[in-house]
Amino acid sequence: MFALIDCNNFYASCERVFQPHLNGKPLVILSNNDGCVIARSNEAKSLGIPMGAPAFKYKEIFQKNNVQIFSSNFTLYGDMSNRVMSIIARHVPEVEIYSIDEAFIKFSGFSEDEANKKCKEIINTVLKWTGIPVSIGLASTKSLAKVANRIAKKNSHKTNGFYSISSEKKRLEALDNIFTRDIWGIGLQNEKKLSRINVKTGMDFISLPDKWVKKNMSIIGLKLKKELEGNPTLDIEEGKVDKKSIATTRSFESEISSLDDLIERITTFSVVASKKLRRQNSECNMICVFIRSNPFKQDGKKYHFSLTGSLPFSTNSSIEISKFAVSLLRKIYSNNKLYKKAGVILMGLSPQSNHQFSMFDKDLEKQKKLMKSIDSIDNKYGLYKVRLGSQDQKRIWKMKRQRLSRNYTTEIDDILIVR
DNA sequence: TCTGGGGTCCTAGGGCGA
DNA sequence: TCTGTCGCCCTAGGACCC
Repeated sequence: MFALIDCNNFYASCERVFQPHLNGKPLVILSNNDGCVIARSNEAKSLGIPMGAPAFKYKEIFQKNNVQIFSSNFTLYGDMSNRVMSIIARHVPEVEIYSIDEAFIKFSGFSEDEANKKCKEIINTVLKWTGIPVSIGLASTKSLAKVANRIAKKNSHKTNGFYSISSEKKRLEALDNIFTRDIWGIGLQNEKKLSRINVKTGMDFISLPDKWVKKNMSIIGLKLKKELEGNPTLDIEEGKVDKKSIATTRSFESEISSLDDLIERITTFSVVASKKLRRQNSECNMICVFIRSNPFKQDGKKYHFSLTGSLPFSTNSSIEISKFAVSLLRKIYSNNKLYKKAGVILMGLSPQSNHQFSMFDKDLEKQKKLMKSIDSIDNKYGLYKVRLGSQDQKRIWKMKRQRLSRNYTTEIDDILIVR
């Protein structure tokens, strides 16, 4: 049996833990640069504010309904997430942390009653110890646990946040009552495909021939169908897995067109990505650089240039990586164009400990020592104190975050004082 | 004026060596 | 030496997730 634990409106709940007067009020969290709505309280959802809504387009609705607006505070959410996950891990041995607010549990060797009891215990303990409400769905496969979780959450007044698809009757009933778009793994494109052949619900989907599903939705679609039929094809993935790619991408405050400006950004993105790479003790041997226009602009042509190149050696040196990234940028750059977003993606990652020596390794030891020194200076005096020559020395790396809450759990000066 | 960022997995198609 | 075929690897792009 698998369970999916999901924190209810996680980011909104984190803000409410420390500002309980916000309970019952509509509340939204905005993305980096205060661009889009990325989380909503139930009250905000019922005002019709959709996920991903551009904040500037909903300004009036926010004002009219006194919607509380927050910039995303990932330091706070990350810390709260760690607390929730560690409570879950105290209760059950097999846990997969799926995202910042979700975890799968596998109940091996538990009776149904024991699993039910454990789930309810987790709901109560997480709420009591962290203030975060969670919902749990229990079923025979991960995909069905997702469906069960949705039922638990949608009908919380009846379910108290817990629902188990414990019989064949319940499974069929659940699939009959879920639209394809709401099933984990069916996105917009697959929904369109399914809709064209009049497949609207989970039940319609599992009635399709395997052959059709495989052909039109790949092996992933077929695995999903098996899961919804009650046959597990996905297992728990425990433990911290090293990332297979590391990306640093950003939209710019305004469009830029000069090569020099882009070189500065790409260098900075390379430095940030390299640091993430060193943090997981990895190296990379492939780099992808992209630059693109503003996709929302009505007039003008839209373009997206990208290039992936292989390094002749593996490295995690900010200097080598940024140099190579800039050489890729020079190849794709075209002048007289306006760019709104760019990024650097590091691929071909391998553990630093397995470094393959190559005749192209340049000053390996020297680079290693230099990166170590840069990292320790940054650790001591603050992130990105040391900059490469091609980075703008005056530019302060800052996002627009006008409505940021305090770091209640990680900054000593931000801790709440109870008088 | 203002529309996020960071991941994973799969497939098709081309290059290339056996 | 030339040609056809097969399978592997790589890459780009698309789909999905949070």
